[in-house]
Amino acid sequence: MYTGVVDTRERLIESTRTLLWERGYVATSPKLIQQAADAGQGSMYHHFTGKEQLALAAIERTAEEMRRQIDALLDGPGTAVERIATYLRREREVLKGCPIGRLTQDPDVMASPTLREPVEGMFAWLRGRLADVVSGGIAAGELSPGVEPGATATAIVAVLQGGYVLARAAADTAPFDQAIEGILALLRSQGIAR
Amino acid sequence: MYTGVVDTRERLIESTRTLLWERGYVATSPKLIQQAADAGQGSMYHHFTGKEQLALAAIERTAEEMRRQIDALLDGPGTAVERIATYLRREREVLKGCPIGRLTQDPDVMASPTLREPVEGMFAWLRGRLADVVSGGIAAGELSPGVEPGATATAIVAVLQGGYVLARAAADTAPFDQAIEGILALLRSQGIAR
DNA sequence: GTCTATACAGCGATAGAC
DNA sequence: GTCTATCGCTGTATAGAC
Repeated sequence: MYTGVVDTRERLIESTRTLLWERGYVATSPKLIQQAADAGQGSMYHHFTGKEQLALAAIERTAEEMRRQIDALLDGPGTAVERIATYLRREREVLKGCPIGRLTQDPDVMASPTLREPVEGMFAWLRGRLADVVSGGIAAGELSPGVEPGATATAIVAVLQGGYVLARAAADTAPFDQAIEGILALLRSQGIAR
Repeated sequence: MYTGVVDTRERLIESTRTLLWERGYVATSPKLIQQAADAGQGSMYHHFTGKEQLALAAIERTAEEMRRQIDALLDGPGTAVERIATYLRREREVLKGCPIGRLTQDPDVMASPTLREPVEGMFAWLRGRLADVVSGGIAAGELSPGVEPGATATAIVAVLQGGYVLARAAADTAPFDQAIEGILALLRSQGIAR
């Protein structure tokens, strides 16, 4: 249950964020949200038109927060590969999975253009962001010009998302760490000795 | 709806396989299964104790089938990297996602040790199977001895699973293909010229 | 083996009082 | 803004006839 000292509308959004992360959209009922937010039926339907609109607010906030965190890490110091490594290795609640990525497996989210839009936007942004870092690494002479920025960036994001899948399947964070180290080793071998 | 000419029990399992793939476990109701299998309530509860046992039969069959297909591809001709490329590039219903991998995002599947077991087993098997192929490639002098088989194999499986996530997010198979080509390019650069 | 009837809880939303 | 009452529908399963 969300216990921050904030107003009801805020508690509803934060509780929904948590529940979407833990259970996804189909498996999260308005009742569950209300209990977690310590709000009544009336409150929820006063502040939002329904489950979908509330979920949209929650998803958009999660996406915004994630963008800020990723920007901070990728804008940090170090070479391109070092910054990518920092991003991939940052602390995560691995067994809970990615709060945005998991929504791609939810039938009701995928069926709703409204809810799918922020999910699509988040990954399009992330792939582009990482492709720019890879391009920068090539321009700086850190990475071989033979490296294709777009494909490499997409593979990196995929390893991350797939790492969550493997960790959850194993109920163990080890496969996630192993996948990350696997792609980083491959990336490092693309470096140009200087 | 499943329309093969087989008995009711069989139709129930096949319909469940399809629905689990398309909607996952929580979002698949007994009613939906019965309609797809063209079977009544009574039939379903005669052949199976309930939704969970039926899902288990469906998941186990999907996993077995997948193992057979993967074995056939990885046992084929070509170098280690070529066989991995063949496996990664085989035709897939990319936008539907992985029928096993998607279950890791289902709260009820993860909460049930019974249902989680075949999912865990499938990925443990696959990671080991690919690690063996990588090891073979090193032993054959095709890949650099610096390549770590376990981490590399796990990264490959992760790219696949993450590729599905990105494709579904984009409602487009392009990110899947891009991720695959990205990791293959990195893998190929690990080759030892002969 | 398959059918219909029934059960009871939960879902997602609305109504109207306070 | 929040509460309680109510609604029609679905989820999952059981009972008992055929």
